[in-house]
Amino acid sequence: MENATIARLLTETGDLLEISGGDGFRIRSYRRAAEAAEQSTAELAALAADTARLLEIPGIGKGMAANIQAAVETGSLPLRDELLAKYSAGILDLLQLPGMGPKTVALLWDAAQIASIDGLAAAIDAGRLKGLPRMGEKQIEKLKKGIEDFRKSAGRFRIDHAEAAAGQLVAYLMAYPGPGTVARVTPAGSLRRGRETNGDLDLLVTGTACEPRQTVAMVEYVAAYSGMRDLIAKGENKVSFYLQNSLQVDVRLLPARSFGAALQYFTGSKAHNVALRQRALKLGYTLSEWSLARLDDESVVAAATEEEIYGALGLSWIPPEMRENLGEIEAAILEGGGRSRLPKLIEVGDIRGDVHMHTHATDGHNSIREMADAALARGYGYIAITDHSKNLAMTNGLDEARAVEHVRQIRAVDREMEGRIRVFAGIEVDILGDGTLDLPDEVLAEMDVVIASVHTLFQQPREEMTARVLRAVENPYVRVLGHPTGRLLLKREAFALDLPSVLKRCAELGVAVEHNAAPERLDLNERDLRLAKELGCKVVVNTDAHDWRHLEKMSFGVRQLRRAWLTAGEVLNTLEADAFLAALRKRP
DNA sequence: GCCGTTTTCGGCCCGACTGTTTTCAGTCG
Repeated sequence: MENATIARLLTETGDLLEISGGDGFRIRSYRRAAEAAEQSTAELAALAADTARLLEIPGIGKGMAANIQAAVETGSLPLRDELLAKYSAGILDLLQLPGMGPKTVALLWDAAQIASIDGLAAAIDAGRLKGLPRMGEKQIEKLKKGIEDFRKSAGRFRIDHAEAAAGQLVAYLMAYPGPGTVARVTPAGSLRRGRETNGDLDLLVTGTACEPRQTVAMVEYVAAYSGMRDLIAKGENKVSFYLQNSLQVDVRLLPARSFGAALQYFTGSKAHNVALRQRALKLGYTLSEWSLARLDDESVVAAATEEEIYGALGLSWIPPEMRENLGEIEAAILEGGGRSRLPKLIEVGDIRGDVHMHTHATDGHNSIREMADAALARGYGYIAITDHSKNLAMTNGLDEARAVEHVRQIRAVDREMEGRIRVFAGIEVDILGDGTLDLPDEVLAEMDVVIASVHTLFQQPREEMTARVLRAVENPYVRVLGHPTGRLLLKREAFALDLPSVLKRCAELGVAVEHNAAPERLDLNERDLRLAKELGCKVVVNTDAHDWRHLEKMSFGVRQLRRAWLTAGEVLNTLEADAFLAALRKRP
């Protein structure tokens, strides 16, 4: 059992406890234990037998150790099962609706036995919510909208969740003991294209175990995967199933000679494939998931690799992130000298620094030094420490005095690192409701990197929000606009904002716009990134790490930049430290 | 339910907003 699964069980128990009106501090200890499980570098399932080792983890006491042991042994927690039996499994979904907390869920249950999204929708339609305490017209409208959004996002999974599931499956498939061998397992579909969310997972497998009429044993092996919840279908060369979290997976077994054609076909997108097949027809070929073949005599022209297929169609190989039929096929046409107009997309290896991260001074988990060491280990030349400002009380945000003291500490760590990595002093300053900033200019003047972000009052009308953000970026010390639209994937829509006007102004002022690489944000989204590129905005890509382990999430952000066709030259933090600072400060 | 003790009980992060009130409960970050 994964640490993440244990964490989910603990969190759900905490939520259920809260709905049932349990003690607040007891609830918090479930959440703390969940966080500890999530953050732990040790595999808890392997540790479970050793109670003493579990007790060493802060936040894990006798009760939580027993819970973890029960989770590993039975797949659930007794208290969770007991509470779920009292309500229903769907009750946890209700908490996902905005404005819906445990008290309201409890109210809906007590007053109307509502225990699922569907039940709530039915109750609203039947007018059964009218007259309940705190259920005015506005509240009911808000719930309706929430249900609509929930249903829209149902069945989608964030890229980091899909990738984690794919990683486990790839490891399992690569460990196939025979008969025959597995040479390669490749995720295809929207995950390979780097889309921010995925509806399902396509895994392509090849090797001698996947040759025609050899697949029986391999199919059985796939069908025995322990992370499976329900088997959907089991054929000669395809197994489909649902994982525990309801993510649908298709595993396809393919002979090596047609692997490239299959990879191309199952990577999509549909629109890209349609356009590619049209091009094939025009050139006298037909393209299928099995091969690129001549129309006249059906002889195979290319099939084993994608490069051969694109090449035979007079195209250079197209990076999967670009395959959306947004002009990439035209740009890939090979001209004289075997070159095409495809841009050379940015890669993770181009990133030289990460300039948005938090430490335990506010809501991060690590010290300045620990973040610097982790960034150094990634090969970065610099980072900026950008903790929250005081308006975010819950994060213990920095006031004037603490911010200045924090700068002093950051400078001290910078000296300690002796040039192996530069540690810039920064702040993620809150943009207040009226567009003023949460700290005075004298304090901001101490910083190398000032990121301004909206964290409150998401409901402001569009004009007000636009004026607010425009006012903030006018501040001469602000050099980066942080997560510009405030969205949380599958959870919260972007706030209302005239983004084109904001981006235009940022370009004029030389204020960089952030692409926040945290996979729950990926903000700006790919379409807005294309707009930022068109408008000539400076772009920085940051992880917003709250833990040194989050620094690796840079890859999720870089994939969105690639989907927007950005090159290394268009992203500021591909520059070395001094050049980065100079470019950040430069005004047009 | 965890933790740290002045060792077995008391403390554990909080400020602002919203929609519903008619003085505040619930949610959010």
